[in-house]
Amino acid sequence: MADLPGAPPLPAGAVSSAARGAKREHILEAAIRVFALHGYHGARVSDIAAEAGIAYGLVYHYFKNKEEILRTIFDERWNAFLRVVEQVTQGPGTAAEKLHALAGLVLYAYRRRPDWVKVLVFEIRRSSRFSEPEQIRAVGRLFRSVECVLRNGQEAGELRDDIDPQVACLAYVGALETMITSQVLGVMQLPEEPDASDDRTVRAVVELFLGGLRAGRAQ
Amino acid sequence: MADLPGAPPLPAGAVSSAARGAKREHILEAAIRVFALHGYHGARVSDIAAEAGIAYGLVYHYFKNKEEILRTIFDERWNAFLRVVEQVTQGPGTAAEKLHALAGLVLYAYRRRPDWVKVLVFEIRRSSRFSEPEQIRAVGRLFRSVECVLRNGQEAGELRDDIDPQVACLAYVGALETMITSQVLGVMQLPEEPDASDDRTVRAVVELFLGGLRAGRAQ
Amino acid sequence: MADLPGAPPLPAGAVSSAARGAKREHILEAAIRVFALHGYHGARVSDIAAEAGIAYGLVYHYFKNKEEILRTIFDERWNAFLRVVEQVTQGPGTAAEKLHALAGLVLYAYRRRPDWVKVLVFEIRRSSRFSEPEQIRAVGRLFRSVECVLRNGQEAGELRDDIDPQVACLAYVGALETMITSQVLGVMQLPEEPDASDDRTVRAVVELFLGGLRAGRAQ
Amino acid sequence: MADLPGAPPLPAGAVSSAARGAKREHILEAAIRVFALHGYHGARVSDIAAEAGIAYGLVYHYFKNKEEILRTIFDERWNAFLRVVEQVTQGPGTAAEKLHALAGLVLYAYRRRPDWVKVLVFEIRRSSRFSEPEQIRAVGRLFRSVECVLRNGQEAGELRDDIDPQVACLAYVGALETMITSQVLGVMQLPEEPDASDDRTVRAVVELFLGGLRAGRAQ
DNA sequence: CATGAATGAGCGTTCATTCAT
DNA sequence: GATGAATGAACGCTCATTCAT
Repeated sequence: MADLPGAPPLPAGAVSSAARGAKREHILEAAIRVFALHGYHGARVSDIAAEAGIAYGLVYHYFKNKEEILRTIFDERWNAFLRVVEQVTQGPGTAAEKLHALAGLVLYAYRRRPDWVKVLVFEIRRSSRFSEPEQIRAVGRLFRSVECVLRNGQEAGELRDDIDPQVACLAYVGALETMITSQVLGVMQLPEEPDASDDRTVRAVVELFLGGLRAGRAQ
Repeated sequence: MADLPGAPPLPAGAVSSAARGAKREHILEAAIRVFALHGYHGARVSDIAAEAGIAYGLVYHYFKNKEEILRTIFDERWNAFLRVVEQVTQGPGTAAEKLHALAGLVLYAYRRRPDWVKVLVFEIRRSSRFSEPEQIRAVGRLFRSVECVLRNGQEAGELRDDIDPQVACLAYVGALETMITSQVLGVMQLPEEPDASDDRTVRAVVELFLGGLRAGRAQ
Repeated sequence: MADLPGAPPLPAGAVSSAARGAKREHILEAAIRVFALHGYHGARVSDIAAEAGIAYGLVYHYFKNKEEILRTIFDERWNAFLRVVEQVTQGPGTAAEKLHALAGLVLYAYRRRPDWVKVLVFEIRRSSRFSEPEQIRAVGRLFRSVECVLRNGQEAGELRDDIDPQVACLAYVGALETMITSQVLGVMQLPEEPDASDDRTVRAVVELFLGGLRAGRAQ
Repeated sequence: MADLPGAPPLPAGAVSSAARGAKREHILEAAIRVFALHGYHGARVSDIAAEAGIAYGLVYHYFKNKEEILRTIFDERWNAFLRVVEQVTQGPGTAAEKLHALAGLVLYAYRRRPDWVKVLVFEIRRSSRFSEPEQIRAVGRLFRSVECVLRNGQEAGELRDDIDPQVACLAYVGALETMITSQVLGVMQLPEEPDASDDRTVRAVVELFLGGLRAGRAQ
């Protein structure tokens, strides 16, 4: 996710020994592709190794076991994603602008890196291992970020304050996640958007959440 | 799901030979509990049998294999759920009332049968077999139902018609699903509601979607 | 094999209680068909019951277990066959006539009751349980019968006496068995014979064994 | 079967990577012993592994499954046997000499490698998979070889031409197979022969088939 | 670093057999 | 007698993980 817009460079030291780090990264990317294709349980360590073009024993030089691969993907990718999110939510701008940016971030990420998103959303958030407190907390950080945007918007008088920001942030994140999910599964086809900056879906979601569905208003 | 509000009775013949049907149902309920606890992959057939209090060989008298158990749960429970949903969406009432009823249905179902909901939301949608067209279509039916409510509301002039009903229905369903998910995972604690008829969360979600978040409106 | 030519009636008492005996026989015949089709190991008790049109639990009222079914088939059918064989070998006639009759018996039996022959030749003689002394002895009786024919022919000056009758009887029985086997497997197609009394194959085999292959003789 | 008389060396490359090939061969030989002892169905994969002195999981590194082990034994051993057979049948010599050599080959093979012969004759020809066309054809090759010897003998005027060579070849092969079978099962005890080159049984069989049993001839 | 042979716990599934009705 | 639900031992196979080279 380093190449997502606005992603800060990884902190020095996260990658020690250029070569080792490169190979490790190579395995992770192979694992993401395989997890996205077959799911965590359906992916064999040998599949990952084959996808990475290495002997499967070598995987164990870089990762303790299969689960650590998944956890590493989550840690690195999710945290990178969170950093971008927090850059947006803690930056300048109105709540509306931030909600817009968030929606763009999420939908754009899926367009750019569908495998990453599939793994983060399907394999990790829905995996049984996800119940681990550390991962719960990591996801909580996303909700907290969005909640914070909403709460600040309320305090600034920009957003109405009679709606529980917790409920609203869950709704917003859930809405975005389902946009992605429906694309992944092909349940519903949203219009293809060649360019995220001109993303009608993003604008529709934001306007939906800001303006509401009720008719008879200044739109 | 026969006991969810408004669930129509199962058609006669759905259960052949009362005793056999009862035992089959017994195994399904045990499977739901085990799947909810350990996940589909983490559940052993012997766990299901133990939970049902029978020899595990007997499971194979009632189901071809482990996967058929999951598929049966999906078929029966999801379709029962859909029937209730469609009763609501195709019945009388304004779009607002129907959205309210839908939210109540979803959140109430989780409160009443958390295991069922966990399995339907987590285990089936996650399972690799979920990609099968039949199951995709079954989920699509839910979206179609909600979309229909929105479209009718727009045509009746009740809802604004400048928001794509497809996007809105994805958002609505996703919002509700995430309410549940966050409860399941404990990511965020919504207030405990002792009684679904007085469900502040339901009202918050509906008002969020109808009225929007933007301030400075007649609320 | 009661209906093979010359088969003596079963001794009274072999079938007790007409009804019970009939059902038992019915199961045996079903078992023969199933064993012939799928082999002993590939045949399930439930297959046999289904073929017989009864509940599979009932099989155990008539037979101790699956193996006893096979053993019973062997005992009854093989002994019936042996009785016919011994009728021939111990009856009047030259050795040549008896060899001819034996060949006809074997090849005709396969034409009439291929399933019986398949089971006797493939499933029993080749089953690992066949090593049991009792069954070895039963098969030995066949060899002994043929050996006796040959030995008597030698003593009568009808057959040359410089060939070990043991070797010759093995060769003769083996030749006949392979005729059958090649038919069953379709390895080699012998000409279809509509009528056993005019069986060129039988005559060829007999002439082969009596006259030998060497050329330059009065034929 | 490489060590049977006249067996040609395996083509280079048949064994890739000396070590891997050796271990594979080691498993095959263990499997032959176990199959010969318990039969294919009675042999557990773990028995084979134990006999080979390896972990049973390793069996699956070398063979797809249990059946592939049997098929491999058949493919390799039977084809090696056929090569020797065809060397004899297509080489120089009279038909009588070739029939003699064939009998020696078969009976000697059993003396040398009883387990191989047991598996080839009992486990493979008996197995349900044996019906597969490929295996039928492989067995057909043996018959064809013998048939060819007989036909050539007839054309050369060495053998009488009024006996169908197909019938005669079935009889000859069947006779030899039954010699073996009776030895395996102990139905009949042929005299122990310390040395195949002086094999009275071989000479008896050949003289039986060439000279016939009828008395009163120049012998 | 790199390889892939080796290990063995674990699980799904089959099916002969028993037994309550 | 007749049924088929119930039992559970047995076994094939997978695959994460280790380790010698």
